[in-house]
Amino acid sequence: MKNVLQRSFYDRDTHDAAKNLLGKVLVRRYGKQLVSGRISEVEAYVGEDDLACHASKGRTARTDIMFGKAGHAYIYLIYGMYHCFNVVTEQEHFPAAVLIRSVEPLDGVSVMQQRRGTHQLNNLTTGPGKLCRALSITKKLNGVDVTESNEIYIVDDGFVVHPNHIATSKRIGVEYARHCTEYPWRYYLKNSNYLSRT
DNA sequence: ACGCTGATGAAG
DNA sequence: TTCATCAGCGTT
Repeated sequence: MKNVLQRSFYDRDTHDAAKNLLGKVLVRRYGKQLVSGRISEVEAYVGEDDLACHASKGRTARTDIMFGKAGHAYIYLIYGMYHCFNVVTEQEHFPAAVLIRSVEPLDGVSVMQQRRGTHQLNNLTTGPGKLCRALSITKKLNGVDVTESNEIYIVDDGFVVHPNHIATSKRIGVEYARHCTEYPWRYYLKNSNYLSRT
């Protein structure tokens, strides 16, 4: 594997890491299969004061990973049926992560189509639950170090994202988070055809 | 607009 | 031990 993002990429301000994850390639290997997608939409979840962040409940069995070292996968089950994939950011003991919300399919499209039960490219991986199903990401990978793993990692393949092409908005699905719902902590590629529905 | 689905954390 | 809630999705 080439140009795998290392811990220093994640061990910094979550918003910087989030914006810089746009355009990078999320790779998932299992057995002989390799599937991947270019990240087009992310959200930042930052600290115990962020009421949308799971860590606002404190350090629990579930959120423990987020308090740990940057570069580890934080994966949870939502609504009983879907997984969400995050990468932990910032210094140890400060809970924060970037949620990967959407990617553009690259390698292994036919496998993803099979797993998702659709052929439409712009519906394969355009949502946090959809991309986890397409890439076969489950809680088995929770806590995995994505800077060391052969099963899941993120690569810089040289794709250039111009700062003008990054847009921001409120985060999706966090209406319960009082004043924190308004934070413009969703980042996406403005001209992408691979975004989750708003 | 709604139902699916089960882990999670808070309440008792 | 129960209960309400939930960083989503597909169908209506």
